[in-house]
Amino acid sequence: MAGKQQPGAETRDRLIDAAAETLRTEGYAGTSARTIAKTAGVNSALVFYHFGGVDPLLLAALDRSSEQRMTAYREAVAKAGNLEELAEVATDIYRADIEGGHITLFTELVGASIARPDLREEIVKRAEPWIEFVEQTLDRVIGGSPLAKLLPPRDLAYAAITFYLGVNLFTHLDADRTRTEALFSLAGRVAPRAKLLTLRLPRRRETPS
Amino acid sequence: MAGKQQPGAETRDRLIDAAAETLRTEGYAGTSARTIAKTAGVNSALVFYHFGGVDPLLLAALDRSSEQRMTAYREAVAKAGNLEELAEVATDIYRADIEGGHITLFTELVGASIARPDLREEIVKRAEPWIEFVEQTLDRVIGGSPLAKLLPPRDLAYAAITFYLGVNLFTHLDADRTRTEALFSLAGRVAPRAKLLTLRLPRRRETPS
Amino acid sequence: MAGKQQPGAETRDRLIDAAAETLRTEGYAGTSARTIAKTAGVNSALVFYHFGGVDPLLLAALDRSSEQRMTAYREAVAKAGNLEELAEVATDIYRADIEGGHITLFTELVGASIARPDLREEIVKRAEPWIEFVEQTLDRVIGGSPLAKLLPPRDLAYAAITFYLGVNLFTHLDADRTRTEALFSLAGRVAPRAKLLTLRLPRRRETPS
Amino acid sequence: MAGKQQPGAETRDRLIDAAAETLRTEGYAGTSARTIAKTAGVNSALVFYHFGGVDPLLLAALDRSSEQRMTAYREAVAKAGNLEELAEVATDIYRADIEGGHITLFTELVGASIARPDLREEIVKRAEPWIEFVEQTLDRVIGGSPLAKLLPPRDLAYAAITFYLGVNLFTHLDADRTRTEALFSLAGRVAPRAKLLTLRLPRRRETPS
DNA sequence: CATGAATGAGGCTTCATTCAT
DNA sequence: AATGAATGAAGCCTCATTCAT
Repeated sequence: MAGKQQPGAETRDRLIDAAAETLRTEGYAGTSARTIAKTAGVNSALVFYHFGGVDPLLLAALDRSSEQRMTAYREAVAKAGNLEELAEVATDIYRADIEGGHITLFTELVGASIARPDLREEIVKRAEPWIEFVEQTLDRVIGGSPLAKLLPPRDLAYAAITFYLGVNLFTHLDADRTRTEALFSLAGRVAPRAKLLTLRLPRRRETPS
Repeated sequence: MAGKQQPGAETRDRLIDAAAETLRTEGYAGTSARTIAKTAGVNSALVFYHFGGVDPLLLAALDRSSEQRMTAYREAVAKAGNLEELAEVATDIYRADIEGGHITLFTELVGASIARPDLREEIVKRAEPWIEFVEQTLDRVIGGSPLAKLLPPRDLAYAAITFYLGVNLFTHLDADRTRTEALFSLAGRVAPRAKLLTLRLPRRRETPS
Repeated sequence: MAGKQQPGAETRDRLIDAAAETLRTEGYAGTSARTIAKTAGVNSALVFYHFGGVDPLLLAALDRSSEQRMTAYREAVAKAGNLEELAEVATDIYRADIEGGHITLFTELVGASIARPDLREEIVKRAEPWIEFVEQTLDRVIGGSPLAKLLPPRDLAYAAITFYLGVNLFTHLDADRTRTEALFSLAGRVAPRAKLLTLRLPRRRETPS
Repeated sequence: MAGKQQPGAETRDRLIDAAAETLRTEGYAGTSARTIAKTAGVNSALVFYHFGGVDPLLLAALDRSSEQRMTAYREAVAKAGNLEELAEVATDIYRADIEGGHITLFTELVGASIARPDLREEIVKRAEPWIEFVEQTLDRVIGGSPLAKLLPPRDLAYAAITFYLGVNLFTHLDADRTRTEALFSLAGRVAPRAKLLTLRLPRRRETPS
């Protein structure tokens, strides 16, 4: 059954894996055709032969990572029936993505896309499905509720993505993960209370002394 | 008193300005001693003479930017007496920092610090005062209130910084700023309602059908 | 009769055409197995399979072009009965060869042959028939006349070839062809007067003041 | 008096000399920053540091060669008082330029300029002074004479340049220079008779049988 | 304090060429 | 006959860095 896949596929595979690893550990500035190829154990010209350049290869690595995670996360998220549960699942996802370095792929490419219009365009394209995914999930969980009027799923999706990107950078400043965990814990405490936000606001006292 | 500053100060100045500009527009990967020096209109050897290397110069640029903003923001924030006002001021700050590219200095360096322990250490050191600043401000505004028990100022500071970093990357994915503005608007709607989070939570129905 | 030609013939054809085109538009330095194959729409390994290398393929392209033109020019030239008419036909030929890029094939290969003895040898071999052709034509037109004593057909053939090669390079310096046309016009005015060269030269005055 | 010239000047010198030599012996296709630098015995990065690229260096080499020759030829040509003497001087010049490889610099660059608009522009610019030079010389020697009406100096200048370019390529096809010498000899025989071309042409018989 | 020269390494990319299929 | 994969060399160019002036 397994058999031999078409030739070159393994090389492409190794390059994609090596690209992801290099981007994760060396950052965009430290990621070159040579460093990737060395990690993959292949000739660096193959980066151009198979992918046309370093950036396309990095995008391919991002794509592979995204596909795998999207599949897994769709499943994981399907079990969450309310915002509290969703926050828990999301926290697990964040943690896994940080640990696995998946977010780094994304943030490094976003950071690099400043000066590369081509790259930027591709990154933007690849961010869309994630925004959709988060929005749809939120819509399923809180759609129609009073909370959704205050916190529209689409806007919340923006917030989740923003936070997702930010938390990855934040972990770089947080060697022992203590602070990141504090963040997650905070979110876990707030989520079950979110619906309180929809209550009527008591009249506001003018400029409290 | 002022008189002529010490010799070389103007060159240092120009290099620092050029470094900030280059980092903002070209990203870390596109920032070299040469590109900075070209922008500054000076010889690239001066990057090493005055700063000892590219990274130290970039840190100097970050420092200058940080000092200026810290001063300005301390003042701006002092006027905010409650969370709602603070959210407004913060939104203005975020907007200004995005527009002025100040955050980009930070996020690019954080992104680059992955593979550079020396750089990372310096960045971590420079993030501390900002966390302190945000925490103290929050403590002044909500300290002692019930809200502060649910949302401790230090944790909220982490969240603010995380969001601060994330929103910059997010703007790269948001060419027309529509989504970023939606985010800010969401924050503006939620902030005045934050205290509702402290109310007693109605008993939760078991597994909603 | 016609039927299917031997297999691979079409590929060879396309490669030869593509080689000619590439050499014409990109010059020798810009002509590689890859660029040719891309133009031909075939795999670049076929350059080696069918021709053994780039240079042999280029020679094949030169050969095809030469054959076609030699045939056409033999016919065209047959109609010229005197030097004047021959000059006219030759002008048409030069013009056509410049326009069609045929000369460029030749000059680029001659220029490249400096450093490639193998190529040079082949080019020299391929120049011979043209020199013969020009010489024979001139011999037919002016052979036996007094003019042929002053201007031996073989020497004139050298001059024609020299001019032929030079005019192609000259057109590169002459974007609007104005100067090239001036050259042709000059030739047209001189040719009918060539026989005057055979008249007795009046005694020369010593060192004109 | 001689003293030390400014630093770097010697390196530039060596690079220019090496570029000329490499272009002469290896042709444009075989001329790279590396091959030039190796010949010069310097680091190949200096090609870019000093000249910005290979083509600019080659143009610098052409410029140096042109200057030297222009100076020498102005002097040599000044002694020629009539067309016959001029033809002799020109022949010497052609011979010297072929021997010294000076023309090759030019023809190789012209040949390469097909696919390089920037290079082409520069080459065209550098051809102008030579055309001017030849035209002025011819104007001095035959200007005002009847011959100049038939053979305008400017058109003759075009012809001379064309021939100049062509004869260089022709020598590549003429290993032992026999043919090239035959060409020069032909020119030497015709030049003194050129004025005969201005005589009245005997009436032409209609279609000679 | 500032410059320009210099180097060797390494960036991306294309090259000719071979080989298995 | 034709393809795609693969390699190592070499192409151009920029890098950080040092040094003499």
